[in-house]
Amino acid sequence: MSLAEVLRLEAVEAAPLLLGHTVTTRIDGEEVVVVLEEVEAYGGLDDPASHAYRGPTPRAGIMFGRAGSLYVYRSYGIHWCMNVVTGAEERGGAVLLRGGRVLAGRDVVERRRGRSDHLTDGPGKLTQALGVDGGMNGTDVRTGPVTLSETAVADGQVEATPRIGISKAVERPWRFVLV
DNA sequence: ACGAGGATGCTCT
DNA sequence: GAGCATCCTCGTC
Repeated sequence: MSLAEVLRLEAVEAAPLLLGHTVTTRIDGEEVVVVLEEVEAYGGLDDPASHAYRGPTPRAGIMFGRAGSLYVYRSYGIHWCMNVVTGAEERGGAVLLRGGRVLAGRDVVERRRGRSDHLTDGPGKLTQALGVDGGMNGTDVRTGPVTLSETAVADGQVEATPRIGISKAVERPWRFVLV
């Protein structure tokens, strides 16, 4: 399935299909490529755990925007987390990119992370590794500076588990990992 | 491997 | 003013 087709789906359907796709950034000539291995789906007005639950607020309004938009927000005052908006605009929803494996630019990632282990195994770590911050909020994953591969470059078994770090709708198995 | 605790700033009530 | 879609360090097993 093409990226455009995946982005048209609701977050819960799109999330597992984004696994195996790559995320690429090229910042100041430094390219980093990561294969997605962990994502989570967040819905709209029907998902109490979602930032979009209360409708298009100033922060989460972008979740009701065009599919393919990047939604970057600050987490716990310190970290950045990145999502890809999917589905119909009026529904609201996005896929949180939580983790993956570094395919290219490992030296850049180690420098940005300040360490050589646990480089991209968490949403805050992933954005730091890729050099993503709030300035990229609202950009489109088809034009950059953050781009997704057209198709998956890795495959494997998809497992669904409850989402991490939330306190509402904890029972929904909307976290997807590639094993 | 796992758990506790602190850092930190923004969003929405 | 409460509550976070987190990460790191340091302790214990």
